[in-house]
Amino acid sequence: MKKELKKVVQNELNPNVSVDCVIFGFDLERLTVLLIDRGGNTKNIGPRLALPGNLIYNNENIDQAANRVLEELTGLKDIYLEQVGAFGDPNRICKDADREWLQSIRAEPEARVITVAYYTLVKMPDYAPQASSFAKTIGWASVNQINELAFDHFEILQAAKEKLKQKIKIQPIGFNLLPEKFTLSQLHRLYESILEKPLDKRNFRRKIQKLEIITSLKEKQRGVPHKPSQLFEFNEVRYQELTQNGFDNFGF
Amino acid sequence: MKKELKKVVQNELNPNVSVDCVIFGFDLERLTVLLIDRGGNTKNIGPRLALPGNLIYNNENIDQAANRVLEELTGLKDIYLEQVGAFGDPNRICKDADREWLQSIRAEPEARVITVAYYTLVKMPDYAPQASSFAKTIGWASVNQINELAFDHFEILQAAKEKLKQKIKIQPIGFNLLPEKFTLSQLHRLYESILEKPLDKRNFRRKIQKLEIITSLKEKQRGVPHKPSQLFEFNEVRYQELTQNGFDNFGF
DNA sequence: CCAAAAGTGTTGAAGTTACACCCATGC
DNA sequence: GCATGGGTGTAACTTCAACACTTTTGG
Repeated sequence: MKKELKKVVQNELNPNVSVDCVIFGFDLERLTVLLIDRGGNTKNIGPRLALPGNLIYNNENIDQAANRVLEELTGLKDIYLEQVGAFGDPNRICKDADREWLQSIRAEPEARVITVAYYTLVKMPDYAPQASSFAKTIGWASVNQINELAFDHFEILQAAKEKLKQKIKIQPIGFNLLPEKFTLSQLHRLYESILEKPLDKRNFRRKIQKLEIITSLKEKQRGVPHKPSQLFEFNEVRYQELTQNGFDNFGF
Repeated sequence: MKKELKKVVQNELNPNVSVDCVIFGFDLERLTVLLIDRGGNTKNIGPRLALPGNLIYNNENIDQAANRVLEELTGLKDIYLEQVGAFGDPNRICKDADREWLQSIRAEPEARVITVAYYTLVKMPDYAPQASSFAKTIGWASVNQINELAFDHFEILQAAKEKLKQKIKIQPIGFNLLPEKFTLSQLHRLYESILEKPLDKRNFRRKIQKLEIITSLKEKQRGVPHKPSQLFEFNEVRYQELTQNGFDNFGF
C-alpha cells in the first residue's frame, strides 16, 4: 500500500462515485421514463440516450446527490425516491460513444466509477423540463419501447422496473405518478403498466375501494365522449393508519 | 473543474469504494451474523465489533469484491449473495474509535468512502473461520442481541435483515442457512427467526409440504431425548419448476 | 414414568377468480 | 344513434387462521 495522505477537498466532485436516476412518469396510458439525449457529439455511434446522473460531491450523502441531480434536471424537490442499488463493472464504458462523451464532460474520464442508481416517481404535469450542464435535451420515453441505452443504463432501468414492480405490490406508491384527482380507470391502467399484466377491472376496483385509501370527490370528469368518470383523491391519513397496523400487502 | 488526467492503476485499491458483508448464519435456534473484533487498539472507546469489509480493486466489479472479501474471511466460494445497497454519509466516521482504526488499516484514512453492502447466507457447519489482514478475531453473534456496531454498520445490519425478511417471503432462500439434511422444526424456527414473528406450527408445515420443495428422506434424527424427527432435503428441481411458472409468493 | 419435542385434522371466515351487461356522454 | 369507456354483483373455489391431543424417544 502506498501512503499518499492527500487531504480530501470536501466540496469537490468525487471522481469515483456517481448517481443515476430512473425518473418514472405516467402519461395516463403508459409508464414512461425521462432520458437525456447526448446529442450530436457522439457522431451517432451507439445509443444517444442515457439516464440522467452525475458524480457526487464529497460533502453530500448519496441521497442528497440524487435529490440534487433531480432538482437540477426537473426543478422538483421532495419527490418520491428509492435506491435501486450500486452498479459499475470496470468495463461498463464499453462503447466508443460512451468514452467520447465522458471525455467531453468529466475531469477524469478514465476513472473507475461506480454508480448508485435511484428510481423516482413524478407527476408528469408537475414536471418543468429544463436543460442542465449535463443534458442537452431531455424527454419522456415509453418504458417498454426502450431497448438500448448508454453505459449500463439499460440494465439499471430493468432493475429499477423490477424494484418498482415489487414495491407497488406492498405499498400504494403509485399515487406519486398520478395527478391529485384521478379516476379508478387511470389507477387501473397504472397498475397494469407497472405489473405488466392485465388485472380484472371489477376485482381491482373492489380491492382498492375496500382498503379505503382513496376518497371519492364530489366531482366528475367533464368533456369526455363517454360516461364521465368519478374522480378520486388519495387518502394519506387512512394510508398512515394502515401502515402503522403493519399492512404491507395488496395481494396483486 | 480541475483537469488531472491521472492514469488509473487497474490493480490498486480504490480509496473511495468499499464493500461490507452481512454474513448470516443459523445455529438451529437463532439467526446469527459474523462480526470482526477490531481488538485492543481502539482503547475500548466505542464499539469493538464491525462487519467484515474492505476497499474494492479498480479492476474487479462490486460483486467480485464482495465474493473476494467473503472468501478471504470464510474460505467459502459461491455462496448466496444479495446486494443490500449503497451507504455512506460523509460523516459516517463519527466515532473516535472508527477514525483511529481506519488510520491503522487504510492508506487514505480520511478519504470519503461509500460502501456497498451485501448480505450472504452460509451453512454454519461449512464455515471455516480464518483470521485475515483486516480481522484480528471473528465470531458469530446472535442478531437480535446486537445494538451497536462500528461506523454505520448497525444501520446496514438492520437494512440487511429487512431485505432478507422481504426476500424469504417470496423465495425459499432459507435453505442456504440449513444443513443438507434438516427437520421441519428447524425450518420452522428459521422462518420465525427471520420474520421475527411466531408462525403456527401446523399451518407452516402444511404450507411448506404443499409446495413440494422439500423431499422426505428415509432417515430420522438419532439420539435425541424425544420423538425423533423426520429428516428432509431441499428439492432444487421442484423449486426451478415453480419459479419458472412465475411462482413468487409464500404468503407468510 | 417423566420431560421434551414431533406430528397430525377440522372448521368457519375471508379472500380470490371468473364472468356480462347496462349507463352516460360527445359527436 | 352510435361509439366509447364507466360502472356494477354473484357464485364457486381456494386459502387462511385458530386450535389440542397423542406419539416416541432418552434418561
